Amino acid sequence: MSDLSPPLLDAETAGTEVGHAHQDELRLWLRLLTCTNMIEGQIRSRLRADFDVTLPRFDLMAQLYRAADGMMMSEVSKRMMVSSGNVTLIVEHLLASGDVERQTSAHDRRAQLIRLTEAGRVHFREMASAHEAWIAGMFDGLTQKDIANLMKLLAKAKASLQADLSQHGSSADTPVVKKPSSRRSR
Amino acid sequence: MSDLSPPLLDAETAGTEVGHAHQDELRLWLRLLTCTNMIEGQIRSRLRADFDVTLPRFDLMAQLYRAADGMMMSEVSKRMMVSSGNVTLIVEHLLASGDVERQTSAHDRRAQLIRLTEAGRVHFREMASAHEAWIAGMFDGLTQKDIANLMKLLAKAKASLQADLSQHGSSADTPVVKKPSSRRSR
DNA sequence: AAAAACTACTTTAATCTTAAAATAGTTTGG
DNA sequence: CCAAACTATTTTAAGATTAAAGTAGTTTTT
Repeated sequence: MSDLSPPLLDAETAGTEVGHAHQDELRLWLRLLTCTNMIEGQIRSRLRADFDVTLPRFDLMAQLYRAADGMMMSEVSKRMMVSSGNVTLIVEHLLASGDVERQTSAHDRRAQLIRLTEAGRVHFREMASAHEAWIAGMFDGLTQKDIANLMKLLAKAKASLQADLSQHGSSADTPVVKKPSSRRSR
Repeated sequence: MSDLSPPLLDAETAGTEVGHAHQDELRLWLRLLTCTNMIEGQIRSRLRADFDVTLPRFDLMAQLYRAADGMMMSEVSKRMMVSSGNVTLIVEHLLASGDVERQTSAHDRRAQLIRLTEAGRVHFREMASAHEAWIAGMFDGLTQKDIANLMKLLAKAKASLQADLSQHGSSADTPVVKKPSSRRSR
């Protein structure tokens, strides 16, 4: 076991004020972060506990599940927004577990087509179904109206973020979302 | 440069329906994730670009900033909810950059007290100030009322999550938040 | 005061991620 | 057709994170 046994303390207990101008925005960000981390952490550990699978592998399987004819490595890399080197590694694990199969493209001998095996499809459906139930359970305390409101406000926030992002750095091919791996889907 | 140049595609464009029962919750989760990832990615890359500092180091400095008298390694570990092994490594980098100093506790020769150097305090203040401005900019498209509503709904979501969490796994010392490193603060 | 339990920290190993360099195959301009 | 440029992927190296094991010092129990 690790020596890590954190208290229920969460981000918002913190808050080092250096300036006071934009406290609310800061607090909002921290709360957003807390919620996301709680959910992501749960999904991650339940996937591991119940299915012995990592989140990146689940995400990749989700991508393939929707593409019955399979996908090129590069396509997967683009969709998951992770490097191709990373895709290579994840695919290797999934090949080993028999969830994925790989074949060289007929047209382009550089390109590799990967797709879920039949076992992989079955396996993914089980996981996806559990995953959906977990999330429903986590949001059980919200009404449908709460959920709708949250969706609306987060859409607005996202628009605001995109507006801000487009002003900054993104000069050319800068990865705009940056560390967006854990994309889940489903 | 990396070979990664992701399109503006984001999580919500995805969505592999395996069941249809709890679509809304799933979509809410994906949107939450997208927003968090966008913000976190921006903070991460701006910290690196503008101050040549990683997020964990910034987080650790934030913890120390609030503790004028310094803190034990274990205390930092608990607060950041990362393993002590991880803290050791991060502190080593901050020692090298001169932002942090370390001394053995007088009472307990196993324990190490770490604290920001004067240079570290100055350095942190600059970063924290920029950080606050970045976040304010990102939420610029929201009204104060939007922010207040979001805070309220997210508080409710958090409560729902905590209720769900307490039912699950957390039998004993299971890290309840699980992958809670990036805690930011300020 | 010695054994057992506990606490603080470090070390090691495994996984994941990114970046950069290397390799292999394809397309294009002259 | 051939060299140069481009594209797709793999490989390699470095950093971060987690878990687990190890080390050292302290407290508690008998």
